[in-house]
Amino acid sequence: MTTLTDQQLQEQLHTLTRGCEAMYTQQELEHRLRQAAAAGRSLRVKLGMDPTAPDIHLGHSVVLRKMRQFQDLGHKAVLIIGDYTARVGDPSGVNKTRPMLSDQQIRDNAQTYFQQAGKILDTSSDKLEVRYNSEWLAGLSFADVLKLAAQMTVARMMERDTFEKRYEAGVPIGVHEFLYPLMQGYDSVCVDADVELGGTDQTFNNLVGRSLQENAGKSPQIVVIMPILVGLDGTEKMSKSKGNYVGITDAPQDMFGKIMSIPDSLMGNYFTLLTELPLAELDVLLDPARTHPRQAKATLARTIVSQYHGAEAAQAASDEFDRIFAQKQVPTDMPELPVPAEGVTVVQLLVSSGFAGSTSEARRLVQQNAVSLDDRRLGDINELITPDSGAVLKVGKRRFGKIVTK
RNA sequence: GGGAGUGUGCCCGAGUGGACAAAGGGAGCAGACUGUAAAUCUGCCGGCUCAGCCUACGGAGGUUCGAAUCCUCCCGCUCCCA
Repeated sequence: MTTLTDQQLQEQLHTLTRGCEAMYTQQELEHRLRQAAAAGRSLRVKLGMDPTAPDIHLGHSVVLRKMRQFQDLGHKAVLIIGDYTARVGDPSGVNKTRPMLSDQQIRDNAQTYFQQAGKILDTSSDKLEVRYNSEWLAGLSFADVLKLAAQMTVARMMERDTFEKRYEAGVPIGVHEFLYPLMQGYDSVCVDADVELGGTDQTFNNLVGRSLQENAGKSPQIVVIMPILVGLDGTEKMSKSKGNYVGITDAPQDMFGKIMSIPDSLMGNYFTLLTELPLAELDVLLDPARTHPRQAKATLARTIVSQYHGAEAAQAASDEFDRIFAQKQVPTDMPELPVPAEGVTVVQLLVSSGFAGSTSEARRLVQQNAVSLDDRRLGDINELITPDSGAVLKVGKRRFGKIVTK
């Protein structure tokens, strides 16, 4: 049907390779794109999703955004929900056993996932296909599984970095863990994936998919590997459990603030992986001689926030941020802290408002001069706070609350 | 089935009878500095009715004036042999 001109092809590749950690292989992708265009069909781009972690953060968004780029170029996203895997309870990676999930939980999680992923993906039915892998995995017989397992050798399995390291370190590896890559690879066979997306931790699994497809007489999928996004701390990967994440459902203000707190060294990374800004523009933004780093970071934050909340909300968040941190004013919007007419001690208030997790912590905060009421430092843990109108309680640098009568 | 190890606070990790709420590091929190950056310095970092008390070193018992440390049983994990 439509043939891609060389220029179009180059543009597409330019978009698709942005931020990529690795591609197996780019030549194949190039070829497949051309072939598909000629045949008038779109590529089937597969992404597996783990229905145990329904809270999507910017880390997940890296791969989802790549998926979106494929969609925008006319290709079809094939989302695989690993319900079968989740039902078994996949303990891979860490040596903690994950809880088994009920069908209901899996459905709920998947629901949440779609709601959130829908902020990034094109969810129109011609651009998105959703499949549960129990569809084909649940019906496999033991003999089928053996046939599958026979396509892999122990040596090949041990090539996988995490297995090799764990084996050498004496960390247990469950035999079933060898089966997960096969399951995932089999998914690719069953959905006829042209491309599979994944983070670097999925490299091995995705490559197994290639082998299985070949053995099944199909053309092997192209594997597109995205880097793992580093979290707010600048060192560890972004994850919910480490608390160094930005959730895509975070409020604009929170999102903005969190992004402003990343180390400068992370900016380039975030710009490439989380925005569409042209690379040439990034050169200017990331050169301290031409752009003050704080300015660059604010641009980054605004750009990201507007993706999820719109430009207006992003600007508002930016303005509010300046008001609070540059001009040291109080936020326009803050939680109300009800205080009874007879008053409460600071410590009680800190605990009841959730600003401190325990009485001890509240005491410490006061003793460390972290608490102030309308700019007056509170140094006495027994200080009585009465609801005089509109007083603002500030805890640390970024937590505010307005005192109101109960 | 047999043998050898091992299990400490959010994580890593020291501690083998008293001075242990437990060294050290990391993470986190707070203060100073700043751009809610980095680096640096300082303090905190189980709980409480907070100069005191309570709970804690896989679990349950025991020895002892006193146990994370010794004994018994149990549980988990690892390695080696079969």
